Amino acid sequence: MVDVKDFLRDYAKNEGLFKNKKALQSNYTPSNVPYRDEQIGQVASILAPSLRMERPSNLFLYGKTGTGKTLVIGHVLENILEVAKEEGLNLKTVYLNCKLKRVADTEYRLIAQIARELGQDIPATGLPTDEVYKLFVKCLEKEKILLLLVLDEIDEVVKNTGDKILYNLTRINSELKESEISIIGISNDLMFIDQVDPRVKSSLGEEEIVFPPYNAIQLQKILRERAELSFESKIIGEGVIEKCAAYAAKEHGDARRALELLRVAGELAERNNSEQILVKYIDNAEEKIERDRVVDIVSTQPKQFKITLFSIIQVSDEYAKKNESGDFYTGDIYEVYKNNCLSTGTKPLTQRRVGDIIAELDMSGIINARVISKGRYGRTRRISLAVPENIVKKIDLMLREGLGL
DNA sequence: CGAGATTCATGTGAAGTATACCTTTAGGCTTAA
DNA sequence: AAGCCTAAAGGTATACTTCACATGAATCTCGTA
Repeated sequence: MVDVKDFLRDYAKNEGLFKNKKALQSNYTPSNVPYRDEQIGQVASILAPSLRMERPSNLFLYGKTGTGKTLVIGHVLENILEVAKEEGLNLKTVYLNCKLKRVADTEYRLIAQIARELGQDIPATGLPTDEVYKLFVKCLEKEKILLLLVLDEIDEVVKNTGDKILYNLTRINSELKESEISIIGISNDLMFIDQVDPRVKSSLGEEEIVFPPYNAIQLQKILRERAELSFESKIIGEGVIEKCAAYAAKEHGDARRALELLRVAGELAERNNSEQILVKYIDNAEEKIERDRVVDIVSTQPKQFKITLFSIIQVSDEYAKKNESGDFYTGDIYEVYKNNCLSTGTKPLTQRRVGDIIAELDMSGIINARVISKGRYGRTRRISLAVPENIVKKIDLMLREGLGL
């Protein structure tokens, strides 16, 4: 039997591999953003008028995940805020990720959340939406403010609820007498702006900046820079940086992923009492990241979604056991779903709703569900799990426990 | 044999309902002058 | 009379249901070669 106290004493005594883990965490803003000088310059010059208390143009940033959009905006805003503080300007920034479920995924919730960030108390439901707008406006008019509003992953809200929000937001300036507001939209979807109302498009996209993906060489440089902050140089094994960069370059140059790989690899090395981060830990890190991501998505899912997902796993498992062709459809899932509701004592939803839930699970990337026509045999969704076998087992257990099955 | 009609299972949109929560309003009670 | 509390009335957002119509290719039908 291992003495826990001994282990903990040991742990405390050892320094661990990390010198400073923060530099590899996703919310870290480095003082130096490599390969984005051009974009930083553009953003800065577009937003600079705010320091004369003039409203900057609305701004739109495009680029795949991990191309530094959020980072660049954060970096520039941080600097602007510092200068504004020196100058005593009443400049405020609000950053909001529109993808967050149950926080900012409808018009009401989005506006309410912005107002909350500004210190206005808004109930979760009950108010008319235009009342929330009024509160928001009132909150801005309390004193002369220039608000820079960053809406990250803005395409998500528009996909779900239409572009009315954007129209209202761009219009809000005309209602403001004292204060002004600039909107900075961030989107991963390059096609996004073509889908919105032309009026919104012209006012929102006054300025546009595209962020190209990083290539493998650039990723390596970025990794080295951060690694230097996080580790002593000899801790990183041969070829580790290169491999991280290569992995991430495959995924459309996602720097966030590259950094996460390195961090998790470091944590795994540490846990294994290794003196060095070796290439093999990166493979493990890859898997762990994916597992954590999926576990995180599944665990924050509402109950009905969990039951639905559990049913999908069950059906998929059945087919695998029988060794039949693995195709299954909405109807199959619904039958199993109803049984699962019965055994968990939950009131089953209608098939209409479960169909929507399946579509949403597809959106979250945990399953694949494509609408197909089976000709004579109708039209439905062909469903499959989008997660590797070992992770499926894990979420299966998780769900069983969570649902009491 | 092939063009067009048929068919199936469920996708999908619109409208309605239940629930939980909000503000307003009116009445009743208390309090202080 | 003014102030405060409470409960009812009237309103909303959201998640879900109900209803009704839309879909799209495999299959069927039937006229033609």
